[in-house]
Amino acid sequence: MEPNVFDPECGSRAVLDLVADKWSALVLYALRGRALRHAELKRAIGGISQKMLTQTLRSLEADGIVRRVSFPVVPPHVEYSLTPLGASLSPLLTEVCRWAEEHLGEIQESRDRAGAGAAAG
Amino acid sequence: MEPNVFDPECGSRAVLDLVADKWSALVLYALRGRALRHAELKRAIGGISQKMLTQTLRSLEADGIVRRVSFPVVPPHVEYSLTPLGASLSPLLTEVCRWAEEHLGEIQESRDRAGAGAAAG
DNA sequence: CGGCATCCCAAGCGATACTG
DNA sequence: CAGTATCGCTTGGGATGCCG
Repeated sequence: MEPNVFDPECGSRAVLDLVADKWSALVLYALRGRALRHAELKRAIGGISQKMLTQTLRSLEADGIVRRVSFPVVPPHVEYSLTPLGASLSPLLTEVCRWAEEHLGEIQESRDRAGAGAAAG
Repeated sequence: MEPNVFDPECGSRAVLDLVADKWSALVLYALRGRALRHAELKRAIGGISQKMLTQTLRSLEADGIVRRVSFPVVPPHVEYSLTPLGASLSPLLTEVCRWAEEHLGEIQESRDRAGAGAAAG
């Protein structure tokens, strides 16, 4: 019995939901190849709130995709980095982010056409 | 000025949100290489409601990723397929779905450890 | 069969205040 | 700096009913 994302009962669906998260892809994109601190991540990812960043990081951490390292100093110093598992996923999501950047123009044209059609109709 | 998904003002962020949608990846995965009817899609994607399927398809259609072809017959016959743009995105999301299926085991182990740790602590 | 409109509960998420 | 807890608005999304 193979895992199957089309089966809502299959755990892989939950994995997909994780990836489909609004912020996960950006966090993994940002962590590509380097560790970042909480505040650095927040600055890197425009528009994310502190709450959502923490929440996303916790979720990714629980899934073994992100590793959290806390240095016992004052002021607190916490670093986040990709685990090997996360490193295997990151390139895929990076590709998706890149695709979004590359095909932005075509999509905006489509949206304009759709909007114009709706307005005209 | 390059499109940049880290910029919340940049349109590519909206594109990413589209991709990050809970159902989009599954729809694009299901439409790989063939056209499907509304009911076929609904059957293929376990757990999706009629409302969400329509909503997802409309969104993908507006963005030029999915093409909708309606045959004027009774009973109605509507087919959905990938546009060239959609075909360029589909492999990326298929990879993500595959990754979810392949690494399900590792992630469940991580979750169990995290759960056990939380329960023990 | 395909799909839109409505209702309504639940989850998402930002803002804020507080802790170490 | 990093993180938790709470509140309240906003959105998501299922269920249902009606129409071509």
